[in-house]
Amino acid sequence: MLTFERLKKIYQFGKNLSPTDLHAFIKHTHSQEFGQGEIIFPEGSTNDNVYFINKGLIRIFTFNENGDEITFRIVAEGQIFANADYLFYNKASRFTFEALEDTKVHFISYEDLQAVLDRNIKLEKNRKFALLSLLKESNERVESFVLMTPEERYLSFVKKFPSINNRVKDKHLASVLGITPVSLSRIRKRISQKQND
Amino acid sequence: MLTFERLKKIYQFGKNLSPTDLHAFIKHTHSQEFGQGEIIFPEGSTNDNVYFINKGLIRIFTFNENGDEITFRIVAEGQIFANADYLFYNKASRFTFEALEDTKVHFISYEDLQAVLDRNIKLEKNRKFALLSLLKESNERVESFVLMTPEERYLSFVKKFPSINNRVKDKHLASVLGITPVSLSRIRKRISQKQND
DNA sequence: AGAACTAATTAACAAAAGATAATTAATTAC
DNA sequence: GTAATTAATTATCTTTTGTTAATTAGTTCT
Repeated sequence: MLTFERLKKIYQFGKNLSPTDLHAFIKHTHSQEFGQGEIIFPEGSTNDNVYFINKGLIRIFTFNENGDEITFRIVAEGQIFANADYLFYNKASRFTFEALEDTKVHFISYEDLQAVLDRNIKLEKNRKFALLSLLKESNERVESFVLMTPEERYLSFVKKFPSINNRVKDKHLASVLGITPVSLSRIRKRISQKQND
Repeated sequence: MLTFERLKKIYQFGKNLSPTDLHAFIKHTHSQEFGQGEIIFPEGSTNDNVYFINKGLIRIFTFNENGDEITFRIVAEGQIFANADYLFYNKASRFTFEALEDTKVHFISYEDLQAVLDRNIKLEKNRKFALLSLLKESNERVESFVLMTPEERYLSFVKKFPSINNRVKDKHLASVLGITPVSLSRIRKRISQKQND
């Protein structure tokens, strides 16, 4: 139960919730641990869970037409992820979800989530915090593509997520930034040259 | 009142709502019309309304460090927009909101929206449709940046919004796609050359 | 209709990015 | 600890984009 402390803080879950309300939710959730490199669910999956990362790091990736891996998103502790292809469009996942570190998640099936929230108005009212958190993150990413150069986007990403360089391979980070690993390497070089002026 | 028919369809507002519930919402909304070129609210604004476009088209733009206009988003009939800087972060808007066509909107202040939804559980439950719709749109845009080349992104945008070429200036479309107008012009040329093969 | 203004295209060049391969660094496996 | 593997950097070359300016096309205003 204690594992939801971070969730409460970040998504304001529990802000207006009594321990009873919170428990109504938590009792429908499950926990699971994945070792580094383990697949949480693969491309083609119709997994319908909504996951919350308690500890660890995952990446969501697919392959482009050349067969190269493209990492679409990296999700760390305190964040939510789900099979968007299935939950948004009722389609099989185009992406594979992989644990990059030993990762502990909490999850609830969308069906159960909906049922619990239908029964508890306080929980339903808290739903917006989770959705807004996802919307903010997504919107900030769109901004980084429209308003910034790749170099600025890289710097901004590192600033927002300082431990990224130790935790995520450059090639994965590169595709999250919409560039190639070679280009990321050159950007890093350019930045370090600027600092030596 | 009829003006909400589109909203009902698109956001499933009213799917589970009685006319009474719907009316509870609608009576707190206001309508407004903007002529082509009119500013809905400017950079620096703390406008806190949530807008629904009934008819017309708007663009959300700012200026980069060189003083060039950057159009961040184009919003057409059936879609929602709001002052994200203010509603998400309680900051003054970095963007100006301008009507690109004669535009009719419905809006409700966030305060009123929250109050109405607090009082009506059916409306609160419908909130997710609006938020999910925004999240889907934003997520699809991130995908278009991570998974596609600018050329593919352009083609995909036109496919999703076929009237765009008649309704939006290329220079505005270009920055929505994260490229310069010159580059968009070249992309169009390349595409038309391919078609002549 | 013509003038004035704005948008889109084209040209020319510089800068950055993609692709591929070679090299170096780092990690993993035995 | 060394070999094998994988990741990151560097090099080379091609393609694309950005920048600026000139030209052409299209709009708007009177």
